[in-house]
Amino acid sequence: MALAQSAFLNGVPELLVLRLLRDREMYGYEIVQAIRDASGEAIGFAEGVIYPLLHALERDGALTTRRQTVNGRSRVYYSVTPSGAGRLAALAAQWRNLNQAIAGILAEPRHA
Amino acid sequence: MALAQSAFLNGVPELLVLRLLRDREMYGYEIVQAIRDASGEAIGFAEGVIYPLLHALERDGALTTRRQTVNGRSRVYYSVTPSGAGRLAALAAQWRNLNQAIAGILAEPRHA
DNA sequence: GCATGATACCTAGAAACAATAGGTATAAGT
DNA sequence: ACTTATACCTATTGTTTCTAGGTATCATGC
Repeated sequence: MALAQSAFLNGVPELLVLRLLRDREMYGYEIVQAIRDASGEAIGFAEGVIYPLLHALERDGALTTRRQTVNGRSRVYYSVTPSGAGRLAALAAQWRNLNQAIAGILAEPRHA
Repeated sequence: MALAQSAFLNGVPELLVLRLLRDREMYGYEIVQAIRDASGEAIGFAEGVIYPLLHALERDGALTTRRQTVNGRSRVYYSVTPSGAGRLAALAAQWRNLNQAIAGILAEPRHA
């Protein structure tokens, strides 16, 4: 039933994760909060969404990892590979394209 | 595997159908083509996506139907109910909100 | 007269994705 | 001692979309 939260979000987690990681390497827990913060609380993906996604992107060669222990807690830092950068570019272009098409339909009073 | 086509589209069919029907009543087959045309071929939902959606929206009271035969072919015209109009308003607002958040993240060089 | 393509409706089954709801473990604060 | 925050993880469920069919009428070309 939870319709409200799930609407429109397909593929968005991947796009945002790649975009954030393009600026600097981050670890999973950090990414979860970064999305919340950067979106002004408008978007909030749970850890159960982000972690599997990071693993999939690593498996696909879009991300690489580096393990580091800080204050007794183990962190897994992710970086975007060249392949991942290409993927980001493609997804961002797709997003803009789709978005423009939708915006057009929402705005126009059809051949009024 | 067909990743490219399915990306980002969650909830979009419903949003577009409601938006198009707000301007004037249309029948299913017409809607399929209207989306294709209005989006400049950027978006193309198959009949298998649109028809079940129309049925669901009718079941939910967002649309009403009127049957008419034209040139020996039976058409089912859909109109937006007040409830459907409210739903459209809510979805459109959600879309704009989400879109703004994403655009912000895509654009900013994070606290550079 | 027959085949093809366009019009117009429909549904069942599969696939993709996100959401939920857990689980483990360390550190810090009360 | 207990709770909260940090930091990782996965299995199951649920929603939605996609694929791939199916039926029938009408118009066109051969």
